[in-house]
Amino acid sequence: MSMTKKKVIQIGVVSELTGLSERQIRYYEDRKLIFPERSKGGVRKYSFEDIQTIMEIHTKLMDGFHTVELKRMLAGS
Amino acid sequence: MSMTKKKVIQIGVVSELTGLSERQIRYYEDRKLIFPERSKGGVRKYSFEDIQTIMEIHTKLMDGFHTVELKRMLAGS
DNA sequence: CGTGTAAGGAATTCTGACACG
DNA sequence: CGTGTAAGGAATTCTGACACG
Repeated sequence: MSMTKKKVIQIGVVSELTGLSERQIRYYEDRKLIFPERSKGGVRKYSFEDIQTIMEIHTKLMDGFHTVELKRMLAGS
Repeated sequence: MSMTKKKVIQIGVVSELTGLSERQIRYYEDRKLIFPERSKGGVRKYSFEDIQTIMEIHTKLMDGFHTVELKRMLAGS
């Protein structure tokens, strides 16, 4: 597996890199737009690809799309 | 900066990926062989390159080298 | 709908030290 | 020298809920 797909980054770092709040990041998961892994203790782990997706999601939301629509859009990638 | 150099991985994940103990990983830092970044709270963050280096260090140690010698060897990479 | 926040608990990490050999 | 471990504290993350609009 390429490094871009390795789920090794915790939410705090993702928040820093994307500039988004942890609340937003967790919400996108709730909406089935991203699928982080979990440590044994339940801590979320994201990949660099996830970070890319998260930023795309945010951009689309700013454009007026809803999460349900984004789910379809992301399905084709 | 390439993703391989982005310091975003915490010690627990590094431990899992390398199979080494956190104690060993912190010790290599103490010996000036690796240089993780820190979060505001003081939590260590490693890059994929750091993980590569850590595994090389461990291999060399198994070969009988000492950390002081490894410091010189790593300097030329 | 998408996001902010306060709340309490749990997982993770940190440092300095003692131990072994 | 390189690594294990127990100790206490601090940083980070988790969930479920209330709020707004």
